[in-house]
Amino acid sequence: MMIKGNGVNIESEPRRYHHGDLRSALVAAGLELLASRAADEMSLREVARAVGVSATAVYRHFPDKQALLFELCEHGAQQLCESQRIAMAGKTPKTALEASGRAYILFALANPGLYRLMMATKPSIKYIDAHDSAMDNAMQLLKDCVANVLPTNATAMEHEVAALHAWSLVHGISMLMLDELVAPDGKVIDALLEIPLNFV
Amino acid sequence: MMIKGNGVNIESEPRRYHHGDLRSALVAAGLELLASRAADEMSLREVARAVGVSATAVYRHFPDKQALLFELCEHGAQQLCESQRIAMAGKTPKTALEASGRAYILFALANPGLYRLMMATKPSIKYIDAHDSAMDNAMQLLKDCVANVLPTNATAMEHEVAALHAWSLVHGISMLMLDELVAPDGKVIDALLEIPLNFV
DNA sequence: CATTAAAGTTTACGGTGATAACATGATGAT
DNA sequence: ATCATCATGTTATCACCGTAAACTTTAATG
Repeated sequence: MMIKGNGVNIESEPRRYHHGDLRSALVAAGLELLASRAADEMSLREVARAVGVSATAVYRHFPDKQALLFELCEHGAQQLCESQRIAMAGKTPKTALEASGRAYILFALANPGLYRLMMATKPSIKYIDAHDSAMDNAMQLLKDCVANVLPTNATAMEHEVAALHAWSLVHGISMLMLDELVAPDGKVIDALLEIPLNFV
Repeated sequence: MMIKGNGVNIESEPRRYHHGDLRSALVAAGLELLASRAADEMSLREVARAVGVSATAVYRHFPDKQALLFELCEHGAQQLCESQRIAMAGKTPKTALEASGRAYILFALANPGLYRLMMATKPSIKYIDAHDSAMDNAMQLLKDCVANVLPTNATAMEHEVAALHAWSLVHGISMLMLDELVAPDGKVIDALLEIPLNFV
């Protein structure tokens, strides 16, 4: 690649007709906007503006708004998955469950718009080709995590209920705190995270 | 009131300039629409159309859309409260807690749009004059319910955590089922409702 | 009755998601 | 090298939304 003119290589050409990688730029801008807005308060035009492109350019890469949002969901699911995996690394089954629960809640609190989009939005967004999506990975991770603390002779129903208990608890408290119905408080979160373990 | 003309008293005058009780008609129409749409998919114009009135007539009774939605929230909170109270009537503390939890979840599943509006919507809607609102009643009901099954020497922190556990559980499972991340299943709900009791 | 205020109406504005028709320029065959 | 093609941009437009302003109708009051 040539260094132009004054040697500064900041890629400051005022505008190029073709963006280069608009698709991922839109996704990045979308994720950024989701940090401050809810998904339904974020307009496509706003995303396009953030990237410096016309409003309808988005439609060259996504059939509609939901398609872009779905893409953001997948990114979120991957992030969530990774956070949990990191938190669990090298822990015993019990402490791993607690750690992944904490990571789950902290992810939700740190990414309000994204988490709400992933979890608390009409299913139209979620179940377009939802198999092989990263969402399923996150759920499988939870189930495995829970399975590891159950006795080996536990029934399938017991597995199901235990997993659902854990998920309901972390999802419930996350949503209550995101919606400001409950004040975020680390101590309370810790106390809640111990409950599934006591019960098992 | 006079019976007119043919004796049919159906109030079928084609149109009157003044509606008579537009405010409550709007609330009723809003509640009805919430049965099939989410709150942000329900437009003010749609509500006005349902009542047969011009779009801007709404603004004679509510300063903006959120104000109408807030009114709907209050109706929902009252209904929820009443459902729980009925379910608890004449039960022992333990069975009362379980019954009110079941009533809570069933209310959520039966009123998706309304429940989501009440609980899973940005706080702007909820905390306008939220004291003396019916929402607080519902929460207090839960806390009392939980307090009744705790040992008398339980600390304030234990009360808080136990109440939050119960709320997180029923809210979490309600939302997961509303968002179709978990299939509604009475057996599973029953199993989950026993957990707070086992723990206590 | 005449006046006034409450409760409706029409009109209008800026913002939105989406479609259609047009413009540009990167790519590959000649 | 030139040129056609076509993906990737653009502008123009539509219907709908929330909301504000100005006008109209009707009920209520002195």
